[in-house]
Amino acid sequence: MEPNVVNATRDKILAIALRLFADRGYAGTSIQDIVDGARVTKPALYYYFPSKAELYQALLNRAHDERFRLMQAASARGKDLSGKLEEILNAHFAFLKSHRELVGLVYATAFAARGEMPKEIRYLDKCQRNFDLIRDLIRSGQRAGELKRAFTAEHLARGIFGMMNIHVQAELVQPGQKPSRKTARQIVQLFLEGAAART
Amino acid sequence: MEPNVVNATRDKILAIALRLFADRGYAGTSIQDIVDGARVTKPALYYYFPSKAELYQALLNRAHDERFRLMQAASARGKDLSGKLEEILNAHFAFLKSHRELVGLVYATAFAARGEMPKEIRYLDKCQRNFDLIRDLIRSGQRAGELKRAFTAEHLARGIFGMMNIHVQAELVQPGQKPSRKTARQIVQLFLEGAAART
DNA sequence: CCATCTACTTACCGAACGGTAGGTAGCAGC
DNA sequence: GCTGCTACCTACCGTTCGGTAAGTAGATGG
Repeated sequence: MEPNVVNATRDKILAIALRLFADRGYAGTSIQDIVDGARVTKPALYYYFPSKAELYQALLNRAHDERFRLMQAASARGKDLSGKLEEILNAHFAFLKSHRELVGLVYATAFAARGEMPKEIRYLDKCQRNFDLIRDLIRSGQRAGELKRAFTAEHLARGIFGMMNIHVQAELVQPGQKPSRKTARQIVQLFLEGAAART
Repeated sequence: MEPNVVNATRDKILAIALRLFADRGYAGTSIQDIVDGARVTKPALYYYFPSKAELYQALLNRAHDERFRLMQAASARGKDLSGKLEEILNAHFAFLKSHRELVGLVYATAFAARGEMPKEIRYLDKCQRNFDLIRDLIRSGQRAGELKRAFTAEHLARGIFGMMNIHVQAELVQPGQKPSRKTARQIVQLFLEGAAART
């Protein structure tokens, strides 16, 4: 089977698996659950995916690659540093809104205990890639004299990344307030100007 | 059995369970693993804990309660808002250093898929409690005129909480740079003053 | 028609799981 | 000694798990 060929059964399995993995986690989702939902049999699933782990990895890759693509596109849209940061943050929030299950998968995997996932699951380099994009932006901002050099680029990048993350994580853990473009703007503002009142 | 009475077998089970749950996750740790490690039998474990879920909940409660206690003590140590925030952040980092497994358990649980944990596991109110402590501190800072009122207390609290979290999470996911008091100071500084260079 | 391939199928495997039934050793109190 | 309780034990239960062996329907090409 050509890896680029659209395949209805394969896609159906992926779609069902995404929903179930997002809802029940890796261990809590059985192959039987997935094939029941997809209306196929186990060997049919194993025809397309060598193992449960590879099925999960396929979804995880999709989540990370799509997110990275959106981040790059968002950065290109921004006119200046502030605008780029705002666009990137908003892209994250839009991704959360449109692909909540994929985002949930990413965070559940990142924080899962080491032995909870199969050893072959890979995600760290892709997490790092996202962070690096923001850190490089911060670095260029420091070089251009827009951002303080009293902090390392790593520290500043963690600052804004952490502020974005908390909004995503809060929405995942306790749905209620979906972060928006306004949220992104406020985060960038807080990041750049700080919280202390001016005297 | 009196709940306050020290019990060597119960404590041994808890200690082994903590290590295994932190390393393998809830689903990846079997009761058999735990009893093998603790050198007891399954019915002995069930003598002390009604179920696997209750065993996990006992550890989770310990993590959350200890963390909250440290946050309160830290806040009391701080002289002013800045000092309080720094103490609280540093308390978190110290807790991470001394009780890494408990911290891992907290994050793995928070981000786990909803159906991955037994339905009876409770943690949201205790997570919220930690956040509320910081938000109330921020609120009092706003009232005292130290912090901007252009942002809601919720937003500011998420700001600093998110900055702290990213350091904890980075250390959990990719151990290497343990956050310290210096990290806490830098975060508070960044939070209060912002990242933009002054012109 | 036959051979080959793709995309599935039924039926099954051994291992592992959380939890339980029934029991017992040791101790304390009467 | 007997009774009751605590703190465990051996042996077992039914269910579920990821994955596999063997097979087949349908399509295509020679």
